[in-house]
Amino acid sequence: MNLAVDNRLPRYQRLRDDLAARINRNEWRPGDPIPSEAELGAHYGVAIGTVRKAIDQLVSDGALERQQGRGTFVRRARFNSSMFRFFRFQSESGERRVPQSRILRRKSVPATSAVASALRIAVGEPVISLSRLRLIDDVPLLAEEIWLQKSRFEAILALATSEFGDLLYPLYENSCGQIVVSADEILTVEIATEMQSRLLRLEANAPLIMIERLAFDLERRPIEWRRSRGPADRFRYHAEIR
Amino acid sequence: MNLAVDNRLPRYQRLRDDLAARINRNEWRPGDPIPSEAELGAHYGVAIGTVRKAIDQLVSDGALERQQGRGTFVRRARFNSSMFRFFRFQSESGERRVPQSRILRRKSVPATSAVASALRIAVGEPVISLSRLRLIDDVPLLAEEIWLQKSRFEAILALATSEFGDLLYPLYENSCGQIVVSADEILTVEIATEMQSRLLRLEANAPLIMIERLAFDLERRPIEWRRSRGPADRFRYHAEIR
DNA sequence: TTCATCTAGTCATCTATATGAATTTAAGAA
DNA sequence: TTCTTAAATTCATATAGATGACTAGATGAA
Repeated sequence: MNLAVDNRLPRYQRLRDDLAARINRNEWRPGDPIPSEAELGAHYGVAIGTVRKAIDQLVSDGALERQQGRGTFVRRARFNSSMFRFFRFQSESGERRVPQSRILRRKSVPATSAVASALRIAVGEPVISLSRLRLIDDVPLLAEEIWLQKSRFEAILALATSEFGDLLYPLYENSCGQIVVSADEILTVEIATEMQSRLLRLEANAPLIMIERLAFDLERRPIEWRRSRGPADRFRYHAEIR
Repeated sequence: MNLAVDNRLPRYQRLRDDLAARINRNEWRPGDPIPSEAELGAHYGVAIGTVRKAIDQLVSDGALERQQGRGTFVRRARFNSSMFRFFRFQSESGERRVPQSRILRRKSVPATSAVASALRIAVGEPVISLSRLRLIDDVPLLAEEIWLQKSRFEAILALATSEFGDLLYPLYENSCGQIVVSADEILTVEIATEMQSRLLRLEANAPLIMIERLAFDLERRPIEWRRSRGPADRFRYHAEIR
């Protein structure tokens, strides 16, 4: 097996990219072990140290996880505390609870120019548009609009929206094999439109926080674009800068 | 030279911690090269691969930077785009400019319980309290309250506040040898008090964004606590989640 | 002086190997 | 069967050394 692509890049980089592509291509399912370091080394014709360096990167990208003595596994969607990795909108008291999730609308539409430019596809390409309301103790917390490339997320059109569950990223992994590993968010404040204030049960012209998120797979291609809006007075957002 | 501390930890970890402590202790100034990998290996009695693994961590922590062919250097405060690493409050148009900075007040006070608990020191310990206004084109953008451990930041009491410049972290590095490498931020929305609205030239009861930041050194000890408030309608915050 | 070349020092990449730690599997004993 | 033990497998740590790329400084030629 050879690692072509770009011979100017070091081997561990090309190997990392090749493994990333194989994971994205669902050659192994989440939870499955990838071949052992020795096997990969033999297969690609590189030393184990080089394999480890490539795997190191994918581990720190969150795509793989190692277990000493067992093997290296494709990360599976976790339902423990780390599921909040991407949920930074905390409840008023500061503790983090899984908000309920209610899908209001799901449809397949052609990409508008804004959606196309965010997802880096052509205008008019088919995308899946979701509208979702997230609540804690039945009080609306966030109104979300979500856009997905149809070609990658075809599978969620077949599911009943009632079976989506409260978190989308595990659904993306389990049903569509799409792993979100990083995201960019931009936060701004706006004034609620009449429709928004009705949906979130606010008085007219209440200030809203708008969170615009672009989520990437491990090849850093954008796979989801979303806009979440919530009442500013209940807003509490935590970020770590490094 | 030996690496005691905790023999259960791997050598590259103990080496990383020892180097981190030496950097924090200002054994080398920002911009200075640390000894070469070969020298460090000989000095600590470990292989170069182990030295590189320790340095790798400090580089990804932002404490060191490598330059192939030249050496490995203690990171110095940069005045290029990366100075925005910790300045996430963008101007209205989205481009990032260095805001002017005006120190309104500087005094040495005993730590209140809130300050002490944030900085993890005892109540009543002496801290330096700064009050600062940041402006773009002479329009107030942020009002900041900042608390620093006095023992670490003694040096900035000797400086004229007019010589602080527009950014504090370079000042911390150059005058006090304190390097900020990571931070936690919590964002909330509040209503401006009368004093705040006067300071920021807003109408009464205008919504404010409050950014509470705890900044850490490379041994992950808190060294600065600050609260920044700015008009919500000019707010634009960018975060990367990984 | 100016420019090109050489050389030594440094980090970057890569290989090869050895030992330890954690886990799984299989064989064997009760 | 059930439990214990041993072996095999896998990742984790560490060493040693080779080659390449880049930099800075010295040398020498024009």
